[in-house]
Amino acid sequence: MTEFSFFDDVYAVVRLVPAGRVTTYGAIAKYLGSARSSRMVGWALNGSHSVVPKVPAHRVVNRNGILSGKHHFETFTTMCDSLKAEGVLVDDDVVVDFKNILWDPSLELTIER
DNA sequence: GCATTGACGAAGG
DNA sequence: CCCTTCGCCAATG
Repeated sequence: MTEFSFFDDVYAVVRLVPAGRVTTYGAIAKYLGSARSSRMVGWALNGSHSVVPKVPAHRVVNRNGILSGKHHFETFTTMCDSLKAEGVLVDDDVVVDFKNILWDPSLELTIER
């Protein structure tokens, strides 16, 4: 049986991120119930290479909107190129209007009162 | 088995 | 406002 854990939750949430939007490690962590486990999110994405379906990790940036994980992709431009391909403007490894395109699961998936 | 690191974030000084 | 420290959990050395 596939052992579901924090990592699997991260993958699931990231796959829910619509194209043209980005999310943050903290947002995912917070959505999972551990706002301070943002490091685990990054760690989980570190293993996303062997996960199927492929996880759009390029839509996950740090809370500054910086492509902090670009170094973990095939090339240093894979992340920004993927984002640009989805309509996300990236300038100097920083997402433009990051706050505007931020897709927070805790907000977008918030249980409507 | 303990110490350090890791694609982070918030809080404290 | 900038820098430092803690927290969080897992993996690696």
